[in-house]
Amino acid sequence: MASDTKTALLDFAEQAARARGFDGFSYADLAKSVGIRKASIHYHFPTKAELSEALMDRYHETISAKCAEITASSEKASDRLLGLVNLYRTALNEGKTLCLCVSFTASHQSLSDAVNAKISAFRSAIVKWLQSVFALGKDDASISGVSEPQLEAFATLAVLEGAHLAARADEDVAVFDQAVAVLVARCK
Amino acid sequence: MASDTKTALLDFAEQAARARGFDGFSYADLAKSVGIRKASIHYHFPTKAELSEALMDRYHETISAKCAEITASSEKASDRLLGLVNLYRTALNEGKTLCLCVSFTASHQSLSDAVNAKISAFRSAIVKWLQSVFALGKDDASISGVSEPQLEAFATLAVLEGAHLAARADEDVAVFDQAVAVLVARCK
DNA sequence: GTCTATATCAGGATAGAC
DNA sequence: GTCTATCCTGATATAGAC
Repeated sequence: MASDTKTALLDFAEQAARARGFDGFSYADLAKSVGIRKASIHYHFPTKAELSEALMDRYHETISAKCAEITASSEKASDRLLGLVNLYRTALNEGKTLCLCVSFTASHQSLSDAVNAKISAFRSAIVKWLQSVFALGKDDASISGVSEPQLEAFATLAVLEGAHLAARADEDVAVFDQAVAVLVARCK
Repeated sequence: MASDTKTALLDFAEQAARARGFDGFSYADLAKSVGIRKASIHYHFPTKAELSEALMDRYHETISAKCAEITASSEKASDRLLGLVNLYRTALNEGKTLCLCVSFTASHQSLSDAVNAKISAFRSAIVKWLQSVFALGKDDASISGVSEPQLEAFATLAVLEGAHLAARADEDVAVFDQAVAVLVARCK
C-alpha cells in the first residue's frame, strides 16, 4: 500500500536523521532500508526539504501527544517533569540517536527556512508545557527551589538537550543520567 | 609562509565547522576562503579526518588556556562560573556559530574514532574544571544551592551546550541568556 | 608549497516506460 | 507507484609538473 511506504520512509528517515544528522543520510540510504529505488522516493517526497518538513510535523504531533498523556496521567508537577525526562531518556536509544529537534538544530544551516521555523515552533511548545509544569510545581511544592517558571522551563529544555549531546558523545545513557541528576533530585 | 597558510586553514575550517557542522564544509570552501586551490590543502592536511583532529587539538588547548586565565583572574567561584558562561556566550557569535564541541558532537557519526575520543577528552576536562569551581563555590558560598560538585558540573555543561543549541535555533543570543538565567542567578 | 588535471564516488533530482 | 536510465553537481583524494 502507498501510505505504508510513506510511513516506512518517514520512520527510517527519522531514525537516520537522529543518528546521523540531516546531511548524514541520503535517499539512497532510505531506498535500501525501505526496499524501493531511490527515484521512487521522489514520488512520496519530491525534495529532501519536503521530507524534513513532514518529519518535523510528525515529530511535533507525536511529542505533543506524549506531553498531553503525561499531563493526564500525573497529578504532581514532579511526576510530570520526571515523565518528560524519561521521554528524552528513551529517545536516546542507548546513546545511538539524538532527539530530532537537537539533531536538526545542529543542522540548522542545511535546512530550509520552513523547517527551521517548525523547529522554533516545536521548542516554544515544549517550553510552554514545561513552564506550566514549573508553575504547578511552585504551587504543589513537589519541585524544590522553583524561581521563575518560564526561566526554569528554558533552563530545563537546555539541560535535557545538553544531556542528550553529552550522552551521544560517549554513546552511553549513563552520561545522560549524570547530567540530569541535579534536576531529578529537585523532584519530591 | 607555509605555517601562515596552515593557520589560516585552521581558522576558516573552525568557523565553517561551527557554523555548518563537519559535513557542512568542504575543501572547496576552504580553498576559496584562503585563496589557494583545494588540492593544495592536502599538502597541509592529507585527509579531512586529520584536519578535524588538528581542529580539536587546537580547540582543546585554546579553551583550556582560557579556563586557566579565568581561574587566575578570579578569586570567587561565582566569578569563575560567570567567566565560563561569558566564554560560551561569546562563542555564539550572535547565534551564528556553535562551539566546536557541540557542533562536532552532533556530527558524531561522520567523525573518525580519533576525533570522537578527543571530544570525550575535551568534555572531561571542562567537567573537571567546573567541578573544582563548584567545590570552591560550596566553600566560599558564592554559588547558592550547590549539591554534589561533580553532578553540578555535568548539569552546567549540559545547560551551556543546550543554551547554545537553543540560541542557534533562533539565531538570537538573547535565547542563550534566558536559558542560563537560573544558573547566573545562583552566582552571588 | 602550490599548481593543473583527473579519478572516483555519491548526492539530489528528472524523464519517461511500465 | 515503482522502475530504469540519466543528468548535474560537488565531494575527497591522488599524480605529477613547476
